[in-house]
Amino acid sequence: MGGIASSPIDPPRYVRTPLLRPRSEAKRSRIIDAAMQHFAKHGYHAARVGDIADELGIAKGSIFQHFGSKDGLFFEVYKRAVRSFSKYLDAPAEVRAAGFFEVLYYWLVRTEHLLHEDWIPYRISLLGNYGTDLVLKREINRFLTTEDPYGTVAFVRFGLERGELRKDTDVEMIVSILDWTVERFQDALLTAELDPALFRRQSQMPEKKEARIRQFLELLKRAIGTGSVAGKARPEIRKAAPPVAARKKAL
Amino acid sequence: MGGIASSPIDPPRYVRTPLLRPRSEAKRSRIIDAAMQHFAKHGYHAARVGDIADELGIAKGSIFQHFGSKDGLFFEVYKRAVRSFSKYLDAPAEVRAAGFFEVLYYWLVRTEHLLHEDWIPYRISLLGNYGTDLVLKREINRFLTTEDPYGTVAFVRFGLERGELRKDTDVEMIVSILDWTVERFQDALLTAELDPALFRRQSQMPEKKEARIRQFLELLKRAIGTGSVAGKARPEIRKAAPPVAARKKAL
DNA sequence: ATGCTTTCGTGACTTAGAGTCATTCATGGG
DNA sequence: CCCATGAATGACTCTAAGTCACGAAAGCAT
Repeated sequence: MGGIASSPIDPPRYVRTPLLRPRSEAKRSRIIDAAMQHFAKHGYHAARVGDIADELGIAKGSIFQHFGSKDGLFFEVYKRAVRSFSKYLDAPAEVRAAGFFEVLYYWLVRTEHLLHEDWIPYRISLLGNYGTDLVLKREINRFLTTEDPYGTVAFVRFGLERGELRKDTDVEMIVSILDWTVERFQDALLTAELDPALFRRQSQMPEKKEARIRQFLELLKRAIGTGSVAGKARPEIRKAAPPVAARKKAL
Repeated sequence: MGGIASSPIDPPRYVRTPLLRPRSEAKRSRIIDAAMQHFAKHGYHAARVGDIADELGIAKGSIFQHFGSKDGLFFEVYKRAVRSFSKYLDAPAEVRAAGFFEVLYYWLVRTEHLLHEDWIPYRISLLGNYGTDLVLKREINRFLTTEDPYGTVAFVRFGLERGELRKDTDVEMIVSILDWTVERFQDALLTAELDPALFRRQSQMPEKKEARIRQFLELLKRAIGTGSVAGKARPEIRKAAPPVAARKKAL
């Protein structure tokens, strides 16, 4: 019985201090920004709190005053990073109109562009997901489930309402599967650290990637989709990649 | 362009020293054992190299001599832990005979028992997957793909040969999907840290878990399976859980 | 055995960096 | 103008990883 779960439910760590701070929010914010750069650039361990303070021209103690610990600081950084991402349903209206799987396709094709435009928050989320500590990880998961920053739940409901997702599978199950696979698929698409041999040898071949994305979607469709195509009839998932149009970044 | 991937392919870190050591392997081994206990009990960061040395009655320097760094030590611990797990096809012959999805079912139902019998290596793998550092994580992934310690590739081939898995999807894709989802499903089943709301409120209800496992398998079956039931005809995935028979642990 | 070489073990030492705290400073409300 | 409260400071502590010069032991010849 000992071991795994230290206690059934333990109190939330890293609570964002008493929640009320009039104008020094500004400073907090500056610290978070600087810290995000450092964490992204050097990773969690190699990033030094002292350096962050130096860069801002403030005392190290000040950072600890605001965030309590390095972990606490990172947690705030993580939240900001993740909140800066688009939600599924932020896809353009015409894409949404084309249905659930088109929206998914839309985002998968764009992950790479979005990343290269702005790799810092992505890197932070990677660190939060894999590169810090299990204790922090628990906190992060709590955050992810309560806040649902990618809007997965709403997205799944959208798919259900359109009759594109099967109603005989629990919503939570669909959400989890979607979260897990999309997250890892994107990670594999993007990073050397996590590439599980799926894209290892062919990272230079965009059309191969395209094919992978298509295949991945077909698979997901079988897993959680109904057979039916919703809304305006479409033969199948789409034959060719659309020209990368209007890629404005949300938020 | 800067950032994410520090370099295309960098030299393997944590190489296991020149590969030849006559009899001090014994000591190495003792250290790894002790370290496994400590890492499992306290987590990566809270485990102290000094403590491990103390427990063994040796000098701390000695550990560094053998493993170079704390990371290096952990990597060895991780490898040992993961290698101690059963491979998919280690399931009993009669289960194998019943087919791919029966094997999967077999292991999912048992994860909990296996864990409680012997939670230490499981905890280590959790730490390796989520709780250390991205640099180490990369090394770990290299290991996982080259060594395939769960025998996923062989298992998928097994499913393909039996005609239970679709041949129109790349093998790597199937392997990846399987690895990702099963890993996370198990994690969710077992740990508070990673539970993505799937089992959160109902961890005390075994029959609910059962239902989840069943649902998860149906979903996977649709995703990567052919419709056909291989071998001896079976109506569907199975109506009731078999009594937990012969649960001998492999390796 | 006796040297000679190579590996192993040691523990005192260095170093880095997180976290603390008594004191000083700012600021806004009366 | 003055005091109370919160913010900022930087010198300090402390912990734990990592180093290294030296001594001990273990091969391995002759």
